[in-house]
Order: sequence, then C-alpha cells, then structure tokens
Amino acid sequence: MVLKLVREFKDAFFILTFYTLEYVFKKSRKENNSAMTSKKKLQRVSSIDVAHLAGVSQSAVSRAFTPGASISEKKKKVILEAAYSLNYRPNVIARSLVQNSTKIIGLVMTRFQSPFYTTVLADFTRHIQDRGYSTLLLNIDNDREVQDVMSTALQYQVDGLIITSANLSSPMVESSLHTKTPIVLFNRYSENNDLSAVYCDGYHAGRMVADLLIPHHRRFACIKGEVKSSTSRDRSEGFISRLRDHGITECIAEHAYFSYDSGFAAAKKILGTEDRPDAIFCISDLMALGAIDAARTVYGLQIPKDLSIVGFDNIPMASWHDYNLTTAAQPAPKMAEATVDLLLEAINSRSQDTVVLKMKTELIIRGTTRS
Amino acid sequence: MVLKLVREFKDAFFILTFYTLEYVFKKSRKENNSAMTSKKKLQRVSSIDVAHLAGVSQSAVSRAFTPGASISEKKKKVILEAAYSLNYRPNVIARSLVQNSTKIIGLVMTRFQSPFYTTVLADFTRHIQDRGYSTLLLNIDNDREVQDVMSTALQYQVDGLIITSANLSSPMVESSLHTKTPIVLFNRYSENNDLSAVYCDGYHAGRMVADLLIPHHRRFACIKGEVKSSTSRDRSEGFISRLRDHGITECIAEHAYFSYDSGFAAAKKILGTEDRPDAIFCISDLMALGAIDAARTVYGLQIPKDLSIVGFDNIPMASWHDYNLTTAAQPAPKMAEATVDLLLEAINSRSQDTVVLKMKTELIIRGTTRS
DNA sequence: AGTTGTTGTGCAAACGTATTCAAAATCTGT
DNA sequence: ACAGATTTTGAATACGTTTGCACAACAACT
Repeated sequence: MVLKLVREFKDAFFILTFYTLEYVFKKSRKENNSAMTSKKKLQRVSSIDVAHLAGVSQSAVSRAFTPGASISEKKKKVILEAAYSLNYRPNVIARSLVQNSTKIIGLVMTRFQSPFYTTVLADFTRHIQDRGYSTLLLNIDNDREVQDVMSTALQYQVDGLIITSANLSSPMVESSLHTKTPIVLFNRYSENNDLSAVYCDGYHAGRMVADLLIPHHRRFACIKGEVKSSTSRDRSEGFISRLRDHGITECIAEHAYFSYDSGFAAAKKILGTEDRPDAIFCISDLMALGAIDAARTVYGLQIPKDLSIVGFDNIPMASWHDYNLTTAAQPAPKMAEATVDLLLEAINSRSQDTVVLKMKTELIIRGTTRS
Repeated sequence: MVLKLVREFKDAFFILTFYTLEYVFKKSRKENNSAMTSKKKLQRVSSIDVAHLAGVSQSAVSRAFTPGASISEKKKKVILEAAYSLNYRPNVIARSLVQNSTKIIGLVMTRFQSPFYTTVLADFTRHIQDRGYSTLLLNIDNDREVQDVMSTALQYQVDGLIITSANLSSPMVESSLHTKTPIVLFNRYSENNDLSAVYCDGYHAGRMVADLLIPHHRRFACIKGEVKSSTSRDRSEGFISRLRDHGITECIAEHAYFSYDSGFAAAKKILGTEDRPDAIFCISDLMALGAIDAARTVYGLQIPKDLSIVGFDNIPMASWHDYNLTTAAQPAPKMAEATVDLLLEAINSRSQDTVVLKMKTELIIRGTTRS
C-alpha cells in the first residue's frame, strides 16, 4: 500500500490516504466479453445478469425476489444462489418506478434541539422501518422552507408525509399541504380540520395544570413559546381560562423560545417584579428547567417552598434528581405510533378522508409543586 | 360536509372523519378522453402530458428542467408555464434510474437519545440538504442490525453512506461495509484504516483530562461506556495511561451505558468505596451529570470542593447553571460538515481512496473542577 | 448563393424492474 | 394413458426520465 499525505483540511490532525488497488483489479477482471462498455457503467449487477448466470429469464429472478410470486422452489433456489454469488440486490428505485410506490415516507422536522422531538424522531423512524418503509428526513429551520422541502419530498415520490413543524398560520404553507399524497400533521392541526393530524389537547392540559396550582398558590405566571406557535397558544389559553374561572384575572406572561436559556431569562424577568408570583406554568420542560435554575441561582428561592413550577412534555431531564419537575406528559410514543399507523392506512386504503386524533395528556406530579 | 364517528383508536379522545368530496369531483372531471384508464393511474402528471400541452416533444420538457441544457428561452418559457398549470414536477425516481445516481445519502444512526448525536443529526441533514442531496435516515438499536440496514440503504441505491454507530468489533459488521458505494464513518474508525472516517482523538483527550486533574487530586476514578465501544476505550485508556505516567497506578473504573441513570448508579457505587476518590472522569457528559447528582443527592458532597468531575462531549446541558460541567468538547459541527464534505468528494471524484480525519478535542473548563 | 458553424429540436434507446398474457410444463383423477 | 385442471415460465410492455445522435433551422462569413 502506498501511503500519501494529500490535502489540508481545517482542524485536521492527520490525513492519511491509502490507494486501494482492489478496485482496479476488480474492474479489469470484470466482463471480458463486453470490453468497451466499462466507460461509465459502475459495475452494477442487474436482474438480467443473474438471469443469465442462472439460465432463466429476467422475469424469473424478479419473481424469486417477490414474496408471493408464482415460482417453483427449485428454480428459486438456483436463482437465489446465483444472486448471492453476484452479490445482487434488487434495485428498489427501478421497482418504485414501475410499482408507482417508493415505500419512502417523508418526515419534515424542526427544532431538532428539543429533547421531546428527539425521542419522537427515534420513535418515528423505528416504526416506519418496522412497517417496511424508509424515512426521508427533511430538516427545516423556519416555516418559510416548508414549501421547498415539500417540493423535494414530492419529487422523490414519497408515499406519504409526516409534518411536525409548520405553524400553519400562513395560508401559503397550509395551501402547499394540499396534495394527493397523504399527509399527517404531528403535534399540529389545521384550523378547519381539513388535514389529518395527531396532537395533544393542550387547552385541556393547561386547565389541568391550573387546577393543580390554584388551591395552594396566590399569584400566577406563565412562560409561553413563540407567539405564532399554536401549541403554545392552546396550552397557555387553557391555563389562563381556568384561572379566570376561579376569578383570577391576573397572570404575568412572558414569551420565550422553547429553550433553556430563554426560559431562564423569562423567569428572571418574571421573578424580578415587585409582587413575585409563587407559581409558574412553563409551556415546555426545557424552559421550566431554565426557570428553576433562574429562581435558585439568581433569587435564591427554594422550590417548591417559595415557588412552584410546572413544565410540559416530560422530557428525560425532567425526572433528573436535581430537578424532579412536575409536568404535563404527552403520550409521545403512542402519538408517534398512531401517526405512522394513520399515514400508512391512508396510503394503503387510498382514501382521502381526514382523520384527527386528539390525545389526552397526563399530569405527572413530582417535586416542584407543593400540595 | 358529513361528519362521522368512525373507528376506535387507542387513547384517542375524539375521532373526526370528514369526507372530502373534492377528490371525487376532481377525478370525474379529469381526462374525458381517456375514460377507462383511471383504474390504477393515480393521476400522476408526466413530462409527456406537459409536452402535449405545450406542443413540444418530451425531450424538450426534460431539457427545460435541466439547468445547463440546450433549449431556447422562448420554448422554455412556454414549457414552464404548461408545467405550472398542470402542477408538474419532474419524477426524481425516474431520473435516478437513468442517471444512476439518486442524490440520496444514507445516514445510519444509533443512540438517538444522546444529546450529542441529536445536534450532530441536525448538522448532517442541514449540510446534506444545502448541497442538494437528501437524507435517508436509518435507525438501528444494536449492531446486529447494521447489515440489514446497510442492505436496504444499498437497495435504495444511495449515493453514499454515513455511519455513526457500528462498533466495528465484529468482523461481520466490518465486512458488510466494504461496498463500492462510498462510506464515511463518523466518530468511529476501522482498526486497519481501510475505511474513510472522521473522528476525535479520544486517547489524547483522555490524557489532557488527566493533566488537568492530576495536580490537585489524589485519588481517581473513571466511568466508562460499554466495553465494546471504541470511543470509550480510547478516552479511558488515554486517561489511565497519563495517570500511570505520573506514577498513579490505581484508578477505580466502572462501566455504564452513556445515560444519566447509569452514570448516577456508577457514581453511587464508586463513591461508596472506603477510600473515596476526589476526581471522576466520565466518558460522556450525560453520565457526568448523573454522577454530579449522585454525589450531591446520595452523599451530600460539594462540587468541586469535595469532588471534581469531568465529562465529555459538551452537550447543551453541560453549560446549564446548576451543573456548569468541565468537559472535553468535540468540534461536532466541524466534524459533521467535514464528514459530508468528505463523502461528497468521494462520490463525485469516484475515487476509492481512504481518507481519515482525526480531529483534536478542546478542554472546556467550567465549575466542576478545582484549580 | 454556397459553405461553414452554431444552436435548437425530436427520435429512439437506455435505465432495472414488475407484470400481463399466452404458451408450456406439471400435476390430478379416472 | 389421457383429458382437464393447475402451476410455472418467458416474451413483451410499461414506468418516467435522460441523452446520444442526426438533422433542421438559422446566422455568419467568404
């Protein structure tokens, strides 16, 4: 083997390049009869090659790889052996073309940083794979990108789409979702219910949190997410509406960005007011954890003695010893599974019906609320 | 609209089904001349349809959508208008078939829970998209699945593969990685350097951590990852080797599973020994955070007064106020970008050379170590 | 006007598979 | 052994593109 230092790469320590000669050997050894064809052919082996080797027709090898197909055991065995010796694998792309189905489902995601979406993503891919499909993952940073990303997904002829981002505020975005390929929204819903969706009843959850806090506290605050976020709006409106039911009209509100740091900052601001609240409802756990640290670090408060805090999502960190956060848990695993089930059913039944699943959320009471 | 309660779904609160009549209308309105063809045709519009409408050949519309192609501006405009009116998009699958390139790169991942891999995943998809490719995400839980997953990726004719998991211990796994489609390992490397890889010098990092701790501590411990993990091995061996350089032969070691809980448990065990260590090096931040909480909660220790702790990865939580963890930071964003650059270069240059990038890690000194 | 060069265009052949159809082979029961 | 029922088989076609090739159109020079 020849070892060679080749090119500089930012921040690299060593760069080693080995010339692997194996490739050259293979190439020259291959296909003596078709001498001149090796120009651009990447030595891909097709079903025809297998057919030739096995002495059967191309249709036969196709059938050998199609589970239900009509083919004799004997011939199938011969074909599979030939295929193995050539290291042949069916070309799914070609299959997709003729079957008009790629067995790919597109997954549009944002907010990769959020631990909640992390576990959801893991669940999605897992279920999608288990059902014999593959995942085309599309990352978007802001809602403007939804159209672009949808377009590429559709060009790849995905069989279905899961969308976890899109604040469907802008009609542009919403209209781009009206395609013949099935779509399921996750943790979102369209205002007029004309898109399938799986989400949690944030409004109801907000009311449950209020019911938990009202008996033992006197002054309330709420850390919301971005203004456009529908999940944030539902949760906070539920919370505030329930306070109002009990005659509590005042609730300090701050907007943050679903992150630890912004939760920290928001709590710092809220707790700096003269008549300090003794209960804060945070629209997400990450913000709640930031709020806890702000209360402790900046103001030296004891939780839950001086201040109760409730989060939302039940991310893994919420159960860490030092935080032990009371939170509203979405049944994320079930939601994820239901989403892909819904989508697959839409794909297979070819029905255009709209199905909306509204799940219930569960209050997990830990150590950041007094009772 | 007809509203109908349709079927039961586990944990669902409401199930709403709207029959969208639009679809039926569309279908019957469509294509009066080809009356009987609507059996299985999913009303996909092809380049031929566009060609007919625009009064040109099919090749022309293909060229209209190919950036560098030879076509007159006038005709191109007509075609694009026709395409728009039919809502036509080129079928990338068909294109892939003839061009022998899918513009898809496969991404094999494990350990979705780890915050480190979360940010890495976000970076990967972002860079892949920015360079005009798409991501096929493949989730594996254990190394046994590598072969399966590789197989499906290859069947989808991915142009390249990034692999972040695979402890390349078993020769089975390693052998399955020898394909003609380019592969880059991330955060892993093959023992004999015959696969391209981008990773961090964990051995060197371990030594740096030792150098940091040795001056002010007398008794050392180390929380490792799984036995098979090469990253864990490199980091801990570097650490221990440097201790030995200074004549320190004793170092309590525990194995954990890269999680908060297992870190907690390991620390609890380590700190329960009679001659308690005053410095612990944890092979990952998540375990370090668990260790911190164990020290505080179970033993009432002050950090860093009674005990210093160092982590690895610099995940977002490491900088949270309550932890403020000293840690060895991998340049994850740069590693991710370098990985996709490397892969794309391998794809485009068609070279089979092996390139290995070994990055350096940076010590981030925060509040969990005394100095 | 005739030659050359440039550009734009359509035809037809791939790409690798699934699948229909008719023919061939095999199996059944008498 | 034979007719009929059943299963296997291969040829041919389709899927929606890209692209090599040949030719047409048209401009620019002698």
